[in-house]
Amino acid sequence: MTSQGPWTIAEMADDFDVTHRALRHYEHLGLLSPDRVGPGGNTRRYLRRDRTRLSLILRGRRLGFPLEEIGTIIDMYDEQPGEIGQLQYLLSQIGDRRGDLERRRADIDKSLEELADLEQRCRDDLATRSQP
Amino acid sequence: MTSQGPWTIAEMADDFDVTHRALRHYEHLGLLSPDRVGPGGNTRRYLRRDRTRLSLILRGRRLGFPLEEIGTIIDMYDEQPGEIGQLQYLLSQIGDRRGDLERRRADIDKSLEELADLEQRCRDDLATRSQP
DNA sequence: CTTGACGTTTACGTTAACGTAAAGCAAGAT
DNA sequence: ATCTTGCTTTACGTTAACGTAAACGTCAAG
Repeated sequence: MTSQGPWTIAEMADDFDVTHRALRHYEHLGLLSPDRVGPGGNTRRYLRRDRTRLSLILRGRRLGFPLEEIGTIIDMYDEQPGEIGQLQYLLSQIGDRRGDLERRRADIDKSLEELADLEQRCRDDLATRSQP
Repeated sequence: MTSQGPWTIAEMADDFDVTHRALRHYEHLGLLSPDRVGPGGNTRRYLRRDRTRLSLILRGRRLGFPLEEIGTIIDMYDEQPGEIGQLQYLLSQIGDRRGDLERRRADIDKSLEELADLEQRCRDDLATRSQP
């Protein structure tokens, strides 16, 4: 194992390439909740679960999801089993999310196709231009 | 054919489910450029190419790209062949874009996998709960 | 003991992508 | 002739996701 933690805010910022400000912001929105240590208990200490969550946050951000939505999504993952109703609700949420992601992937695939077309035209154009 | 246009701003807004404001905003950013008609030439008239561009804009937006970046992307599509240097630059841009899109798709696929896992756990949980 | 390095909170500033009036022109309907 | 509908511009307001500055605590090192 590389390191089992805990980690300071600086180490987190370094490892994940985000700013301190961003980490505090995510915490402010309830996406992270590192515990506190030191005198006055005002120094953040990040544990493994915080790192797991941060990975999910950043991936969600890369995909363009709003942070609030990211919050509800990753909360699905470490939710207590709860009642049956809750489980079924969770399943429906999962369905929604999958729908969204699949639509996005379709968009991406279409974009990639079009890029391939464009690239082909460029290469053809270059060829015609080299041997006229 | 359904309709060959031209279209008014209201029809555009209707067909693509965006607001007038958004259409004007995209135009302000140079993403659209409908021509003008009427007395004073102040009434927008949208043609087919505007619709093509708008589709691309909206898809880019769904994927979370900033509008400005969307502009440079869709400008790649109807660029004049230009010099060889331009063509090579365009090809490199295409490479960049493809890289970005492929990273995104990887993120999406990972998310979908995790959702599948979560769903499986939910279903198992439901089963255990029904026949204890 | 004071200087840095690192942490904290509070709070105003910034950018993107529009929303939302406000105020006005033009043309068909009543 | 006015009313409604649809279009226009101008301009201030809003939300998200932080940036950035101010002002302060704390601990190890010089």
